[in-house]
Amino acid sequence: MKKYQNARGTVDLLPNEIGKWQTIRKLIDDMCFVYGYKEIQTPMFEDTGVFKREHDTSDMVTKEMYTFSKNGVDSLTLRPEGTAGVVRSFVQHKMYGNQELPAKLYYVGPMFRYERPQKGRQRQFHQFGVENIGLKSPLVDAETIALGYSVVKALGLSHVKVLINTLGDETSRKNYDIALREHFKEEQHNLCSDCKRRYEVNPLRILDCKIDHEKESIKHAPKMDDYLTEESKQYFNEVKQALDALDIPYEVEPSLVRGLDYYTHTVFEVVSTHPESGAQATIFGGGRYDGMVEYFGGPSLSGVGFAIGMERLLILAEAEQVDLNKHVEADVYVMSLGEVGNVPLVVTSQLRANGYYTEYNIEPRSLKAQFKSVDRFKAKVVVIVGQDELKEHKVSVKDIASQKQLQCDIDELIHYVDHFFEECHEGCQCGKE
RNA sequence: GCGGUUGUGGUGAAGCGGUUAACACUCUGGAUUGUGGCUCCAGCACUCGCGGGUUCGAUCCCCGUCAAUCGCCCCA
Repeated sequence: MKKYQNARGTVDLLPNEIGKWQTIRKLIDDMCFVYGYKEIQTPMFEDTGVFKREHDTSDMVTKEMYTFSKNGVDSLTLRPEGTAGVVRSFVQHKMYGNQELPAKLYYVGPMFRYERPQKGRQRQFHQFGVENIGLKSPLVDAETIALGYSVVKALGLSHVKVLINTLGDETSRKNYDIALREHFKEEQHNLCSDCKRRYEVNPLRILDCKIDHEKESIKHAPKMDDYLTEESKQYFNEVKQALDALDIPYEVEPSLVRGLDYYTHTVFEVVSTHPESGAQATIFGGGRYDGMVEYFGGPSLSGVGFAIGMERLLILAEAEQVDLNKHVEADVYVMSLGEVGNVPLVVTSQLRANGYYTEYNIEPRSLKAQFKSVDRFKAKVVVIVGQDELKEHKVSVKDIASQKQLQCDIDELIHYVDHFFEECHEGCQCGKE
């Protein structure tokens, strides 16, 4: 028999760790609610063209996509990121027409990229992202960063820092790109092999090279600043002022270039400064995109958004010893002693119908074994269904904390269990202290 | 896509070219036949990721493969 395991780069989220995901999910929902964001769910695969846009040279688009076809004609792709699908949906459903802008949307779900896995990098991973589309303002940029930062902070993470930069408008960006190519034209052959490739793909990245950063040609490379229009500079200044006003600490990082080619103006990242985050320190990244809505056939509207890598968030939470797990404890454990038939199940069912999380003993086991189950489930109250009591239509109820035990009529059980979970009035005979 | 490290039960891990693969935790049963959490005793890996090779013989050596992990690249 062939043994299977999960495909490379994927993970099973097992029950004992799913609590973390539920905690984080709730936090996201709550945070988005107060910011006025609504959830949107777009399909996990789309026409390849949605993701593979002209001029996009990122690795993600050129070599990491899971692309397939079932009829030899259509080309479909498992989504590698969330923004494209959301913008496509925004345009398709003309969300710019019947509501106040900006549209504020968020999504949570799996993304797929064919990469070599390592810590913090999987082939199927999860992102939480937001898109704010339709209103171009430095305030919105700052607000968006604030939302992401709030989530990170609300999780209790402290070893993070916010990096921001501006790429200017499309013209600024294009001119700077040309200037860089011109500058490195003669020099490119002396650069490292990665930089040679970067020269072709995205010269901005050469500035950030770990190998070549000492080279004169890099030190004397043109500065982005000189290519920004006055308007772009002003825009960036206002973003920074807003962040200051919101008390969000940040660093301007001139070499910060986001991977996706559609960004303009503000780009930002939140990186972990914790050593255990390893090579994948970026927790979330995003920025403003001016041309995308139009690209998909919508009006000329600008958007801003980010995506948070949830696995990375959880790695950092682990490293910082933030406990996000839910610790579930049973309310009641129903034990069985002797020939009691299906009574324990019936009793359990009644307790559950009254809202108590109840576990019960199914097969005959020693009392000791059953008490071990009580401990394992961390049950607070034990109901003992024994054949002796049953003759008198009674069961025993025991409060674990106080060790108090009493017998009651089986029909009044709920009443007694209620008492163990509530404050007792004076003179109550339930036995609880 | 490139380079390095690792791979022994549910978990953490010893181990060695040679008849029964330590130890600890967990788990199961018993001492204690209707009241646990302590203690004590017993049990729990036809097998050392998978495939092939070397050898009289391999968990241990070699090759391949799969996976994890670290760094590069890239990115969330």
